[in-house]
Amino acid sequence: MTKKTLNFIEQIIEEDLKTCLDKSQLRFRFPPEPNGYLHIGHTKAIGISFGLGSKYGAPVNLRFDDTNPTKEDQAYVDAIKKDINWLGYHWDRERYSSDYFGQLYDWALLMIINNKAYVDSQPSALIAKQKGTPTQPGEDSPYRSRTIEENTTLFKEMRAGKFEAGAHVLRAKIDMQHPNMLMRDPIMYRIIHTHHQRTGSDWCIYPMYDWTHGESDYIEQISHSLCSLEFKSHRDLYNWFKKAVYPHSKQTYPLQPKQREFARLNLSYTIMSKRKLLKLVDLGVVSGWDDPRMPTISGLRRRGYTPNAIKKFIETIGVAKRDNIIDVSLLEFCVREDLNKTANRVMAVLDPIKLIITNYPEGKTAWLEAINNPENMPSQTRKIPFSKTLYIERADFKEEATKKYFRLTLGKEVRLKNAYIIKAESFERDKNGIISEVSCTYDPKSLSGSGTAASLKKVKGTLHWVSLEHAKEIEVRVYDRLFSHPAPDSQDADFLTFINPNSYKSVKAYIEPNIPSLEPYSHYQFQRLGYFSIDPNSGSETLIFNKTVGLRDAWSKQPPALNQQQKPQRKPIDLVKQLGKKYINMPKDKQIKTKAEIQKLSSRITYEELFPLFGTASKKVGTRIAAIIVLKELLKTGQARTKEIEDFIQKASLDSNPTLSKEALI
RNA sequence: UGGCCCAUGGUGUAACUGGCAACACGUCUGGUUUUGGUCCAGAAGAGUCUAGGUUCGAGCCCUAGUGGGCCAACCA
Repeated sequence: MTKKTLNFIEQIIEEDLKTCLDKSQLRFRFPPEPNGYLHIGHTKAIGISFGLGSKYGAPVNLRFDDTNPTKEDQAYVDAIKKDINWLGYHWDRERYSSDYFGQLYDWALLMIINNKAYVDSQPSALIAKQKGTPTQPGEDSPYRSRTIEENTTLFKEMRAGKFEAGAHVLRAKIDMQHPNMLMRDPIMYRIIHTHHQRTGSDWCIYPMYDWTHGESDYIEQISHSLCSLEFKSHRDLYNWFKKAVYPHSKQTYPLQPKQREFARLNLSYTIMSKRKLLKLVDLGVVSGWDDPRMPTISGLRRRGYTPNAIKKFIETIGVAKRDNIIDVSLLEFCVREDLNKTANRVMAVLDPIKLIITNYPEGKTAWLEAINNPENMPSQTRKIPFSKTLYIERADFKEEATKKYFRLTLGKEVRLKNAYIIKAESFERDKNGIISEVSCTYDPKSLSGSGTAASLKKVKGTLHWVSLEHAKEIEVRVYDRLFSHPAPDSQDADFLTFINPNSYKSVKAYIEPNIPSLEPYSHYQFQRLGYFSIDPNSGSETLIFNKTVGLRDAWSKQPPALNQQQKPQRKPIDLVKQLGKKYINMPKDKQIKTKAEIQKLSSRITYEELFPLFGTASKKVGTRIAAIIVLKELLKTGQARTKEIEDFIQKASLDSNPTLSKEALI
């Protein structure tokens, strides 16, 4: 096993293991709210908790945080379970926050008795107003001083269904002046008269997230409760509730869970917010939650992504507390890496033109051998039919072209993959002037693998093809990124304005007739084109393929990666520092050039900018040399003050570094 | 009365209790190749947000600043 450094969460766990925790006490949890589909962002959280579970041999619970019946649905529960299973993770216990409604209620009663909670009967707008703002303290509710008896009675009546929604809430009694707004008497229960998918009509008061989540962790004896950064400020509350309940239940639940937070995943060119994703579905921008352009697990699955690729991706991006936007190219790299090893190669033509081999016998069909996957058991082969008339890719023929074009041009030779070397002789255009067919001749002795001298001949290009008569017609769905903006999620502007209008295209294509598997989700590499997988909605009549991702392509460049093209303009002063650093180690002749460069930059630098670079401030020799050079220039233009300069130069000339002192003296 | 979190190549993450800033993606060369793929070899690209301090030595510790993020649902 290679030595890998621990991320900050693993470090915390190791520390706990050393000081206060036995390995057998380790337990994690993944707590989705069943109000939508899982997306690639959740995969990070899943990967962290389940990854930790397998690393330490600790159980991981799947807990549905179902405390808001107005937004949740059993269908989401099912979809979430399906997705986690598909990813290949196994949870220990399947739990629901609603399993704990009874316990939570008892504890809440206890809180009231201990004068740590009270019933507030104000409308929500008033309560919100009294909360103050981040910069202004809140004020106490007039109901804050209700007696314990009154609170107990009221809360019991709330639970019994005596009140309309909104009439009362139960609040924790903490501190309305607290700098952390979450601590300003947070609401613990509200009244909701809605059928709950699991508890039915047993309850009409429902606990809020903060009250529920920590105590659910506590009941399940989760050792480390991992969530994303935006819950950081909830940690105070999490701990407050835990402390309030602990004295009453430490016999049953000895271990106090620990909440820690990590930065959530953001992907360039995609949105992650469930709300926005739902909007795409509702507006019909996409065909559904499992549209192959969606960043949902189900979308990715349908697109042809594999669990291994997604896991590898999650492993690669790491875990930290810094806001991040990960380039989609990394995700794409991970699928290619996986599929390259696992997907069978096959030939398909997406934009066909006819290729007629004039010297090939009419009506003859030859069955040629082709390797299924050169990366994995290359001995496995299949037969593909070859005949006089083929389809090749439109982009693979040009009447004439530059020498950087390796494909078919008039009079030039290329190889047909797994078949013969051909030479283009002529072509025809249709009435619109578009090339409709190409005629060529073939060298009968050049068959792939035949071992003849002609077959070993090197040609620059190799084309994929299908036999027109034998090929099967298929539908291929080609996808591009859904958004044209690198960070559509972070924009205040309506994210819908960044939708890429060309993110989906369906084409009629042709594929070799006997492909190894017709099962939905079968993965293929269409040679020279990319990876494709069979859509689950394929009928037996017409096969539908989804393009997962293209091959890495040095010929027709992809759009540049995030920010690569817009390298920010370096500030002249920083540039000078950098040049200075290089300057010391340069050969003399180069120094002259660099010095000139620095001198030139000095016109864009002010004395004030430069000032911090000398004196004792900068201990870096290169920086100081650069500073001297600029200084001398500024002296010429009268921008610098002489006294300080003399000071500095004198100091510099005394420096033990010869290059520096010399520069100062010149 | 504001509180808390974060800052290292284009991107993401490392750098053990301070000791030559590394790895992956991306980019660029070259080689192999019957996929302009894969594979192999190599290169460019950061002196660690800024300024001080401590130290023989700071990305790491301290102070101040700057920049970014989170927090004012009876959502989670």
